[in-house]
Amino acid sequence: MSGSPVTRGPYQNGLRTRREIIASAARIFATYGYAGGSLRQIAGDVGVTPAALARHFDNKEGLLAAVLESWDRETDARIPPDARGISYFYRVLGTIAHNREDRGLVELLLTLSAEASNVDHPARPFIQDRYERVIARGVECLTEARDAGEVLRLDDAAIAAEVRLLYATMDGIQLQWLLNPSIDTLAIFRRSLTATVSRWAGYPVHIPPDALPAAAPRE
Amino acid sequence: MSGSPVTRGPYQNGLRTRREIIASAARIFATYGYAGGSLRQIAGDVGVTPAALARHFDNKEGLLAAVLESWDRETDARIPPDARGISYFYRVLGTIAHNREDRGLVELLLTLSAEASNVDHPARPFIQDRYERVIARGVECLTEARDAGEVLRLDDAAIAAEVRLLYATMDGIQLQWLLNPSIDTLAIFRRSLTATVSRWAGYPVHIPPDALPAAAPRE
DNA sequence: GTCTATAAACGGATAGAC
DNA sequence: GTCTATCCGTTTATAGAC
Repeated sequence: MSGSPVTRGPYQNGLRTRREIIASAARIFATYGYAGGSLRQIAGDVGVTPAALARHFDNKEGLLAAVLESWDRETDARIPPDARGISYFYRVLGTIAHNREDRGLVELLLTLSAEASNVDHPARPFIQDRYERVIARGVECLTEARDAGEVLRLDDAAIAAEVRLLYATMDGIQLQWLLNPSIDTLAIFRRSLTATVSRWAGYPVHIPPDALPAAAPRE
Repeated sequence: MSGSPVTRGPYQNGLRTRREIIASAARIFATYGYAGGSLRQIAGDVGVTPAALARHFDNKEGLLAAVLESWDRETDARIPPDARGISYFYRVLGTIAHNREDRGLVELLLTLSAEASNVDHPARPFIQDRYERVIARGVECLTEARDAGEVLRLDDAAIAAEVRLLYATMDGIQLQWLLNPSIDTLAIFRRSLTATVSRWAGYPVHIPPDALPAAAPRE
């Protein structure tokens, strides 16, 4: 009734366990899907009992929400906020390069996206929202590029279509890579990106080498 | 020892039930995935008991194989065998148009493809093989187009990359459509196809209206 | 008499509650 | 950490359809 109850909050070990659970759940969901992955698998992978998962998350759906939230935060953090206009799209190559080193990430995105095509899937609103945000950001940058004269005059509908096509190609080529890891997603997508931006610009463009962030900024 | 045993073979009702089970299984697997869909759901959808499924298929995996085999046969039957060279790629628009009327087909392809990114998935060999066959057919036609002078001189690696990109875009845009049914897959992909073929040809092309088979050949 | 479907039940795994 | 009700894929024994 009176004051809010004072709690000690989670211990550091608790937070670490929570992070481990989320990481493991991402792996399991990526491999077996949300429906196919079980809380027992995840618990066994972390090295705890299923009951421990219940302490950190309300239920399986709550764990999925935590996985999606964590994944979204990580991928957002990798988007350079300084990219504007056309240069934004060059940065997509960095995403492809990064994904090539993190197969689990691609599996999670594509497995959940396909699963979320079911209208009753719990992750559907999140996946839908995420796609719309990604598309909206791309539309924003391409519109900026058009207004700055970087590319030809495309109407708004054309811009939306172009951005959707770009991310469609990116998803599709990564799906092919999951099924056939020998294909070079970066080289193939770079080919597509070069052609696309050239078409937008109206003349052949050359994607600057620094579009790919260096392996590591050696201090 | 002597002759092979004489059996009566399946009745017509049995064959019909078998077809209904496959159709229903395709729906269920498309919606919930192979791992997430249950034989009980399928049986309930058909209106039989789970045991009836066991009479027609060895096990769940056998049912999946039957679904894939049936799906493959149907989609193959829709590919016009007369398409050669560049005209082959115009026919892809017909596939997009058809898929727009059969959401379950797209769900099945994409759900199983994503699920089959797991190396242990029972459908993985089939899905892998199917992709390779589709790509190989495309490579064949684009190579034919190059040798006939329909398009610029692309080397073999470029041809493979181009065909992979085309189908990547097709898959990706249909994935977006599953998550947001308001987008016009046909219009958007047509935009991509026009740009792609124009780039291949080296000059702007116009996709002939008859690339889309008429609604019905009115006799 | 073969084919088809059933009802009932199996061992096992599940999510969630206590 | 254990328990429970539920659902899973699969296997029986059995009744009916062709």
